[in-house]
Amino acid sequence: MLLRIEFESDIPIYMQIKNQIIEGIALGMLKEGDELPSIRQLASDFGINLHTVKKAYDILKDEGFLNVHRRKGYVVTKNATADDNFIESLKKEIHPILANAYCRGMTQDEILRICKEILEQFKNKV
Amino acid sequence: MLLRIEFESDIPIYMQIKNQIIEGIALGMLKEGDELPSIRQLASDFGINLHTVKKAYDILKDEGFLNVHRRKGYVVTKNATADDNFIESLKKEIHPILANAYCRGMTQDEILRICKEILEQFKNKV
Amino acid sequence: MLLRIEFESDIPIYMQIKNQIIEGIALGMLKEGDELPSIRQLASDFGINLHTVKKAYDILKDEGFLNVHRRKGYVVTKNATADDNFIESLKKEIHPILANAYCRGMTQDEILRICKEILEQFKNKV
Amino acid sequence: MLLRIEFESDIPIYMQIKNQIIEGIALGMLKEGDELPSIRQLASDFGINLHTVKKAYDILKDEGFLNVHRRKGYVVTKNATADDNFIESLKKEIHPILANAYCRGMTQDEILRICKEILEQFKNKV
DNA sequence: GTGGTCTAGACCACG
DNA sequence: GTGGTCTAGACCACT
Repeated sequence: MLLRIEFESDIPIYMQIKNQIIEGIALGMLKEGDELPSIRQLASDFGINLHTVKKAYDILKDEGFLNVHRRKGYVVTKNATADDNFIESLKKEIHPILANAYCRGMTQDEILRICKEILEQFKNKV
Repeated sequence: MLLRIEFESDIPIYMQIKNQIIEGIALGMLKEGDELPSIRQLASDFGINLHTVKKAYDILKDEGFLNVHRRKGYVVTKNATADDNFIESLKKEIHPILANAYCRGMTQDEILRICKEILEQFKNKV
Repeated sequence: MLLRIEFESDIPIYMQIKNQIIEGIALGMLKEGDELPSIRQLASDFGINLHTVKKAYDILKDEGFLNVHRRKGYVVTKNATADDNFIESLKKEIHPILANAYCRGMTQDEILRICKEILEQFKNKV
Repeated sequence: MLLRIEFESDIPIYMQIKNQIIEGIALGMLKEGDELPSIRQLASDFGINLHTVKKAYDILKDEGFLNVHRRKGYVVTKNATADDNFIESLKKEIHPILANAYCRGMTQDEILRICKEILEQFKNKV
């Protein structure tokens, strides 16, 4: 799987890594059990610091997307669940985004179509 | 309209204000032409810094949700549009969020239902 | 509240800080709403690095013992709960410790008495 | 007796081996005089390093749970005692664990019941 | 080789 | 002033 880091983005690097790995899982490019590049490897590949990579990996571990295998390093797992807390935070997170789109004149259908398009990419991939 | 600020959220206060005003417009609680509380007023109501409120208002002005009226202060307007740039950024913003939900085992329908629920609140309100 | 760091201990410094703050809460020395010393303050007080302190604070935040207030910094909260996951990890954690004590000839009563002594210190303090 | 190694645990493998052997003694599955599998044997059974197994065995020997017999290899013994040093370290070890449980709202009785449940498994087994 | 911990020091965002 | 992010580089534990 290929990561792409935008250094000029206002999204922190560790967050870009985190997001892209989750997207990689959603798109089926990363399967349960897959080993990720080592912290140092990824850091040197992108010319970033190993702590930055570690932060991304650790968050993913906390959230249940990764495990640390004592020999293999970080490995894709699937412990993350959509519990009530998550659903709540999900709503809270997309609420302002959808409100913004709606205020700009997009219709409910247009917005839902975009969501659906994105979700279709994930279908049967996880 | 009533604002609610969470000082212990990881979302900056100016962003909370910005989001809630947009949500207020989406929900029909703020109509075109409505005057917002003055920067001083809002800042003192919540015990926050003037700069914080001004930053929120200025962003909303830049995005076309507010206008500055010489006497009335900040006034709700509706110049914000969903141009290609916005659509692009919208997709980029929700992509990782939807991926996360999908990876946690939510189905396409479940996710879309949540989006729809939110959007229904806005219906016929703008 | 006073922290004591043992630099020669094989327990990582961030873990010592984490443990002592939890103990401080258990002993009633830290109450909900109390503000902790700032990361930089604590780091300089003990001559340790601010990242070390931050790591301790961040773990406590993740576990629900602290919140970050945008003006006050890290603040004691009480969101940590003893859910099934915690109970499970608790059992897994003390199992080998109790087994060790038992193998060394301590009786059930002796071991339980020590546990009780410790717990009595916490009574009516949280 | 059967060992179970979790490669994705944050507990080092040598520590898992050490703990499980002590637990085996506490549970009566390992009696004084029993011979443990050879280092080579155990290492190859689990696909782990010889050093890892040896480290676990050596610690157990240092603590008085094992003896090295010239022909039989590592043999269970019962020289480990609960001296003051041990009691002290025991208290220090469980103190933060019990504090954590208490802070999460568990009562003294609930916590003691869990300890007792564990200890009951060991009863009349050593 | 892997990750885990810690340091020293920088710049930025926020309020 | 607060915390958040990132860097560069060190040493250690584990396997």
